Amino acid sequence: MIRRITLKEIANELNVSISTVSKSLKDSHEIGVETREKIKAFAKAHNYRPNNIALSLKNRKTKTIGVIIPEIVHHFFSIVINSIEKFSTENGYNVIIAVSNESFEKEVLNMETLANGHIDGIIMSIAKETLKKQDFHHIKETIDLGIPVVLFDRVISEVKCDKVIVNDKQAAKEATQVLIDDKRENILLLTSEDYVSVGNLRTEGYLEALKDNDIEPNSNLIIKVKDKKGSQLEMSYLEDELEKVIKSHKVDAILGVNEIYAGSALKVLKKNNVSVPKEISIISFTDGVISRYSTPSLSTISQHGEIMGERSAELLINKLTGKTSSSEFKTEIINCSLIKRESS
Amino acid sequence: MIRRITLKEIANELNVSISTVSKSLKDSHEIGVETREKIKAFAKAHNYRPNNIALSLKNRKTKTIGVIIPEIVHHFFSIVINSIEKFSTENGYNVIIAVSNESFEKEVLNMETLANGHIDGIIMSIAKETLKKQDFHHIKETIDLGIPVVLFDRVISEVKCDKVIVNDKQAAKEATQVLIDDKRENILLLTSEDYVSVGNLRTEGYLEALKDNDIEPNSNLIIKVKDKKGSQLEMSYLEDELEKVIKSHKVDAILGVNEIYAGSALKVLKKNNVSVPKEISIISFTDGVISRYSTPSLSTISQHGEIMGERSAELLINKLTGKTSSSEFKTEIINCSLIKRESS
DNA sequence: ATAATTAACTATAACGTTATAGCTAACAAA
DNA sequence: TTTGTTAGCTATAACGTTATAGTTAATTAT
Repeated sequence: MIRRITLKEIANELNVSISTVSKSLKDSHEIGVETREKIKAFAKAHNYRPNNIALSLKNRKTKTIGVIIPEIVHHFFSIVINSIEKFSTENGYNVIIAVSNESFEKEVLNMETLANGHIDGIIMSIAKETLKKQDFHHIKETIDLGIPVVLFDRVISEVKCDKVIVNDKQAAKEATQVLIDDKRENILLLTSEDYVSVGNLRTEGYLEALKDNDIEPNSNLIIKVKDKKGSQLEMSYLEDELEKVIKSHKVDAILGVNEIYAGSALKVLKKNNVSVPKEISIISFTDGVISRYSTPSLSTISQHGEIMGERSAELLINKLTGKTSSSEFKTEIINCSLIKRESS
Repeated sequence: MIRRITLKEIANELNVSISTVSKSLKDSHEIGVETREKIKAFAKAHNYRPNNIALSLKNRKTKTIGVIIPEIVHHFFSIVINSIEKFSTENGYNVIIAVSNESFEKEVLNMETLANGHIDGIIMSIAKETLKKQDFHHIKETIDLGIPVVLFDRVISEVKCDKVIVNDKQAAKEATQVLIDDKRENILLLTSEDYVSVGNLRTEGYLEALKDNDIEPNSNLIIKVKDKKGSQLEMSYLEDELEKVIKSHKVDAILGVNEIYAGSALKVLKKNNVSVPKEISIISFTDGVISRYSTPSLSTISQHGEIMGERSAELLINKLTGKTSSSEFKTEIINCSLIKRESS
């Protein structure tokens, strides 16, 4: 085992002061060329690397970004993280990941750990339970400590910070319009419970499109999938409900607020020998792997997770490097795009 | 903005020494009860939190684990990360993520950054390019610096450290046997290029099963999918090759070394009106989301990513806390299990 | 009465850096 | 000659913490 050499050790070896070593390695002109070169050579030979923790303490900067997400085994979130990691690394920042698992308590804990620790700023998407509780004290406190926060996707208006969102409402409206233009008038909406901001916005867009086309919304055609601990239960709820509805009502299209809902719906339809897209066409949010590999492949609304991740990281790093004022906040809106595949 | 209060500030406010404050907060009996309580109350009122960076510097421990993986938008790896994060958090460790993107250069860079920085140990799965190059100097150097490393899934024998792997060969053999027992004798293997250790082991298992059943292996029935930058190309290569083979050879089963290969194969078969599993049955490694949502759903071999992640984190943390000797290394083998679904 | 013990606290060094100010010797300017 | 300047280096403090080794003053033992 070879311990990393320190400035002090180099100084002792070469009989100079620590300052001289430090300055030499920074190529300071305060130090004579000869000494400087000798020290640089010695440092190189011994593979000197500055101790980043000492630097962090001194500079009060860790060059690390904390990311708190509800789930990691999730196509959209993993894309966002990937993109955050990419942009951050390119700009000299590391990324610490924390997972809230949709739990308020865990989110608060994560936030505290991060805020006390080795990070300069936080990028997060809020847990469902937190949205339900409407308790955002942890986020506010972190911001009060001078730690910049960027919220993405699931955001709230209660907190003043940078945000990156998707034009959910508009995208849902447009997708609904596409279905209507295809002469589908009995569009079933598979959405989440009300407190999930994005689900809500998507529902609004759906309703608005119906209204614009003078179609009376039918509450029987709106299934709000109940969260359950363990997605197994959640899915069987969806499947049961959906089966009931398609048997009792005329349905000629489905709009899903995410890929899992749509994928499950597709399974139900197949089981009931409903042909897709002939009898029922499907469009879904989240352009993930399910959509591409199902048969028929699903038409989706891509939320461009890569762009969201990159923008979030950029907004945060701009704050951290002082490029943007610490008191002015931006909300960036990413435009979704509809990716047409076989299901519509 | 409320800056975090420090021991020094508390000491000044209460006219005691920094030592007294530090000791009081640790409830040391060296300090009188009255002073101690006063200081504790004051610290609590001002929401004192120790500066973890200062602690890291002092203790030479960061309580952070670095994870280097080839990809993050990947079912298996995201499950492993999730599980590492879970176990680590429960044991008081944070997790820094770095993505190599299957690139040697990026992996080396990641390793150096982590090794210089805020981590106590590293968990990693080796990039394909690194496996191809057979250059593991970065891993060895990190270990030489006294930073424990745990390798998972894609491991190598050249490096002495803890490892967590799956019984790839055995699992492939068993899956092949299942197909043979089902009277399938013309089993096509969809595998990766030779340098990917797991692909190789799975191929070996496949061949061994054939041998055990006196079936002559047919090299035309082994498709080694070429890596391409950008999986789009990779998949179209697979699709073209597979289409050629099923048109020119009798094939009654497919064994895929991962879910994406199997999912793509399924698409090809459907396009060619081959019924699954009647004419061709499929078993695939990676029990991910594609397998569950495709039609027919795919029988898979689960590598139990949660267990791999947990074991890796446990091995590492045991090293970090000195529970296990720093010079003895273990290789844990996780048993895969076959999950039967509709495709076989 | 004096030494020994103890309670209650403080000072210092150290973890590894860097920025600031300070020092010394050599040389130039007046 | 005396002062000023500069080159080239060193000492110190600071970032926030803790462990170790002091330092008092009061109490107890002899």
